[in-house]
Amino acid sequence: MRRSLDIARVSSRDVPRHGARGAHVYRKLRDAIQKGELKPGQRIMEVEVADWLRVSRTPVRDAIRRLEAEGMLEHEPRNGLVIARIDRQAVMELYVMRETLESTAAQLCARHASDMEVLDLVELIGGERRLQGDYDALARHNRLFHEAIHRGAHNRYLEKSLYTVSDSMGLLGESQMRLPHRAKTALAEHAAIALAIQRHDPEAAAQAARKHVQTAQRERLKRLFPESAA
Amino acid sequence: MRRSLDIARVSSRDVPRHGARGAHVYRKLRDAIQKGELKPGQRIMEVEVADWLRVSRTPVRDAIRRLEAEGMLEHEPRNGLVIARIDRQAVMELYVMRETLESTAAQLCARHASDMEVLDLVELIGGERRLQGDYDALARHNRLFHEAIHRGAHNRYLEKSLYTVSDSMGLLGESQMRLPHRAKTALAEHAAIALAIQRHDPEAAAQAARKHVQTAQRERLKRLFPESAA
DNA sequence: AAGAATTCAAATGTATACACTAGAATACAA
DNA sequence: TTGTATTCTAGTGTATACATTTGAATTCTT
Repeated sequence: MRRSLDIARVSSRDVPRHGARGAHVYRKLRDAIQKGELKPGQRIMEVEVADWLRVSRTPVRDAIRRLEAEGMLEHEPRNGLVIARIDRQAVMELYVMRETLESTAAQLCARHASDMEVLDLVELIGGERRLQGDYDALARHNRLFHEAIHRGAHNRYLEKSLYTVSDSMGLLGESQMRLPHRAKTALAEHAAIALAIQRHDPEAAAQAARKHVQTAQRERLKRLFPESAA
Repeated sequence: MRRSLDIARVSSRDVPRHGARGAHVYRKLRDAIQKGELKPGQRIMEVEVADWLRVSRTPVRDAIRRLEAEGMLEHEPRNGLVIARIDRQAVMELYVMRETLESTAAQLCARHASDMEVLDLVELIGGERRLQGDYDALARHNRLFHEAIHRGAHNRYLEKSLYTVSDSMGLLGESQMRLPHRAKTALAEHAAIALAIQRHDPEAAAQAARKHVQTAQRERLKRLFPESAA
């Protein structure tokens, strides 16, 4: 069979109205990548996607160009367009970048966040505590928590950079929050970051965020490359 | 006259061969923006650009989508697509981001750069010293120097982020290197960064880069907003 | 059978026609 | 005049036909 995207075809009335198809394709592709329905290295073809979502190639191209610029898709030499692969080296680079950006975000958040934003963060910590055990919800909640910090930094360039880094992290597979022991330590780390922000202590916030990313990286490497004696 | 892009139309044989028109449009638009031929706030229309470069709207759309994702173009509420405007707040955010990324790049460069790469940097400093007085060349050279550091960091995510930040800086107008006193202090700052990298001292390199960006920011603000008592 | 030349077809690049929308301009009413 | 309804139109969104490239399959040659 030629149409090999093994994702259920959308029904005809799911085709969005004029003026929103490009964005629709973009969202659908992003979701499919995040959910792991499309895996790194898998080839993406315009016609296939167009057929899947029942639109023409034009809005598909728009979406693809955007995902390409954001690093989710890339051209492989003799293989065409594929979901970005992340090798070991790239994982290291990604976490270094994340450490820099997340610590900067936490630092700026401690400096600039409004009372409302701080309150929001504190409540998110409470929510996270209540959700312990529900790993699906925790994974979603984790993203909310980090996004709250990114917003609180009040720096649109930083926020955008963090957005694409987060997306690239999604290519690494399931959220680490699904691992019971990781969820527990993450909660403590999150609380430390939130506390430092609440105290408006930029250095402590940056340091806590840096620690958090480093721990996450260690855990991730253990899962991704269990062979190497890390 | 309807076609208002007051840039000389390209001659017909400048139209690139099949398979390179999208990239061609992208480059042309980027250059025009960097050179200041297209100014922040100016509206960009697909047909106009297509007419200017003698291609159809399709490759123009591709290029526009990319520039949009990179932040060089943005949709304004009731005005359509325009060259990104950078207000005072955005300038501050941009320099904060640049400080973070440049210092990280210098730090990583001090840690990871090969002997060849270090040598390259040292020679670039020599070249910069010889170019004192030639402000056109200095502006170009400045970009080369910074790009060498970005490459030397060996982190593709960082490099990409720095690339888009540098482009956004281009929207602020002419390079500061055209100001005699700025060119001179910049040389000293560049030398300090290069020296720290040569000594493989990450902390010193990061600190020197941070200083460099902060000085550049102060000078830039003086030029952009001379009224405010900064 | 191994290799070179040729043909073929799938996929992307490009051009273009048509669809839709929103703002401008016009006509109309009070 | 002022406000409101209507039409018009420039511009973008979308679909589709055609062009070109490239890798794979096929045939031919030795």
